[in-house]
Amino acid sequence: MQDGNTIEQTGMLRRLSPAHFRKLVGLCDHLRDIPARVAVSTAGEEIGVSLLLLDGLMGRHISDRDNRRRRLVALEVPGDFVDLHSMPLGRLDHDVTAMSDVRLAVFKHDVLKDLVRTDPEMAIALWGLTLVDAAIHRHWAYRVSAMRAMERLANFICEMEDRLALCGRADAESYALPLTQADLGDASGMTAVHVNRGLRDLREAGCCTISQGRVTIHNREKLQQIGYYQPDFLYLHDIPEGEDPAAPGRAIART
Amino acid sequence: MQDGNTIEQTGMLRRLSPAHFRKLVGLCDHLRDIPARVAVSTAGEEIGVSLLLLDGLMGRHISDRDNRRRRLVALEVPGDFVDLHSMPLGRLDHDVTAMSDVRLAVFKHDVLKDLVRTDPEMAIALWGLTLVDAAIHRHWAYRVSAMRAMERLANFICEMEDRLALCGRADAESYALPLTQADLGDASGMTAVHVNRGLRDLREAGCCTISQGRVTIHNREKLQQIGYYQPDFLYLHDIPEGEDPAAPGRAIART
DNA sequence: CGGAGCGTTGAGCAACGTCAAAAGACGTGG
DNA sequence: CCACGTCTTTTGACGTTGCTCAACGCTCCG
Repeated sequence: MQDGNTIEQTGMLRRLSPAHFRKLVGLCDHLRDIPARVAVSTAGEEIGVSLLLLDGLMGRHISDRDNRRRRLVALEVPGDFVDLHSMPLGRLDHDVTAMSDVRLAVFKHDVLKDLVRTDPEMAIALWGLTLVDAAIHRHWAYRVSAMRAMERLANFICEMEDRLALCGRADAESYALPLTQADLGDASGMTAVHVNRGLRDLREAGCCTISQGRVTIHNREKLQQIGYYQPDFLYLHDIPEGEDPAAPGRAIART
Repeated sequence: MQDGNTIEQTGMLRRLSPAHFRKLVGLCDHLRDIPARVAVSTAGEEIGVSLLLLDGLMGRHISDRDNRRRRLVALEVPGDFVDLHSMPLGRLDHDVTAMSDVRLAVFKHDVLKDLVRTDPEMAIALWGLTLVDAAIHRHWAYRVSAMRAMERLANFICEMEDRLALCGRADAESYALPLTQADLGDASGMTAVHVNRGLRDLREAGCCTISQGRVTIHNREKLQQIGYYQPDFLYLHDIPEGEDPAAPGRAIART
């Protein structure tokens, strides 16, 4: 977990201007810690707050009505606004769950609504955050629809590296990814057993290893090639230059 | 094609208040007709206008760098703002193509930006449109990741019926869907050959037929059951009641 | 020490892709 | 009007991918 209680401008939050960021942070109602595997909200229920992820991983799941065939449709990293979209929408079409121990900054919808009503530039900036989110959704739909098992895994590992590096959670050749192989299957549209075989293939190809919740990348070029990885969907060019204080020495790929 | 040049408040546009709708329509720069299969914009290029679809179908495609493995990641129906998200983002991560002959209303980004800067409520309303869009993306990711071929097709057919009915393009048991089986495969993550077999299965199960660009539904309950269809992701409850003038006598399922 | 969750591997099977062929639909030019 | 080429739909045969079921070892934790 992160030290201290300050909210740092990292990850997706770097898309906001420093002034917008400070203004937003000032409106945080409180911080909240949630243990791994706990659901924060459920599809369909009324929601009154939005959550900014400060540390850990959160997931968004869709299931059928019997709670079978549960799938990850999004995975949030620190700096992501997990359910900002619940503010205009009021309720959600998916569940929100802590995938690891997480720390959250809680924002009341009333306060956020006041903010966007009085500060149109801020509204556009926050809107933009949800639009990058949508681009990531499209990427997930494409990945699952157009790629094979090993390719999907490679692509997913590349995506998570870029996004975690952007928020200072990745070093030069490894990063923490506290997910089980069943989680990876939920995210990649395959069974845990087949995830296991896919990861073995990637390992034997000399690309990367996953062990004890940590991804180690041995051959990034080959991994990106196998996963047909092109990070355009992350709109990294829109992020101001400058070292992320939490990520010394790790450059973000800019295609 | 639609008669006349008026822009009617139908489909997703019904989420806007009548006042917001009228204000928006007044800002339309011009109308534009585009023939089937023509690309309107390409991934990565700078975009200066957003397009509101008035009639026909438009698709959003992602491909890999060799233009192979092209997939549909979204399909727009009349009343949808095809690329409203290009206004805050500036460029897109996907192509935009006319799937049929289409009529579009063109809005300049400069004008839209002025609008959202001076009218926060309008900004929130337009933001909301892109959020429903994102919910549909999640649904597509879920469908392709959690369902089998026949189920995906059934689910897709149900989705299109609801969305086309909402904009008055569906009658009681059939609607026009000018897509080839290859298109359906692009949208559902399978080959055209397998689409053909899946449609045959649905036909032989007495659910629906697709012929000459028209879907006819013979047993909606069974179709929805096979496709595990639950239209929550469309947020239909947020749409004001009242007969759509273009859709007399066709009720929208409200779960 | 025992149980639960996770990772790993094997064997067999179902779903889906690939390749190929043929027939129908449709527009174009003669 | 017909002949032609092209695109689409349809079907068969066969190969591959990924799922299912099962078993076993490992680690963690009560």
